[in-house]
Amino acid sequence: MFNALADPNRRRLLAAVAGSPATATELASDLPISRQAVVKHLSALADAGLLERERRGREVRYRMTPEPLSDAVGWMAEVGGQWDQRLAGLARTFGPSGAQRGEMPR
Amino acid sequence: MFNALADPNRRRLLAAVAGSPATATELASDLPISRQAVVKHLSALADAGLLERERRGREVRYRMTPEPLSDAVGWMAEVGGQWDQRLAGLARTFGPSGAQRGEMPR
DNA sequence: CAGACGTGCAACCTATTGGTTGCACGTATA
DNA sequence: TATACGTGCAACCAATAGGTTGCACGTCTG
Repeated sequence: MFNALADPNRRRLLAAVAGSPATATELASDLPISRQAVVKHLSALADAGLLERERRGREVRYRMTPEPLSDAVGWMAEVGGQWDQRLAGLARTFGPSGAQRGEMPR
Repeated sequence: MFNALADPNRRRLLAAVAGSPATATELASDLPISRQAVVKHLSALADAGLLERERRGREVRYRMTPEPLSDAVGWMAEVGGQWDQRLAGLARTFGPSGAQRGEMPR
């Protein structure tokens, strides 16, 4: 998951798809890399659960699924909570490891 | 920064240091990798601004500095805000301070 | 039907990464 | 002073990642 966000191009792609769903070919025209590279990146994001493939006719449209981001925020809040006031507050909303509702950490 | 968190060992190290400051040699004894590998990981975390070196006599103690985590949370809130209710709330607390985003939504 | 277009698959190349080992250097301490 | 201990530096290695190109396949459309 963090691995998926580690690459700058991947973050750009995620931000773009977050704006509005798009296909690999479309996204490739906005980046200085080939379509195949974009496909690989999108696959990585999809493997991390951040994207969802949606076939429509002969094209494949990618849509965002932000749940993993919440998990990541939860982890960061847990790790940094005792050092940062704002992060500490988050630990209540975003529980550790995918807790959906207001589970209390610790 | 996300790159620094991409590696599992690095996340474990950060969590450990978050618990209480420690030296590379200490941390290495808790992991199945060599001290040198730990040093490299700690350097990566330090380069990302997540850790701070603190020399004390002949040893070097690492301490956490969680500011970059807030930036990361800010980025995630911005990207996932329109899709996730909880993330949307964060965008107010953790502004786009320093966090660079790919594109503005349409 | 024929062709254009979007996609999937595979091979391949290079740079980076996570890991190791060996050794030199400075700082405590017996 | 002699020695142990924590650290820094460098070389090295195997695996992975990001990227490319080429081609085959399915699906629209004139």
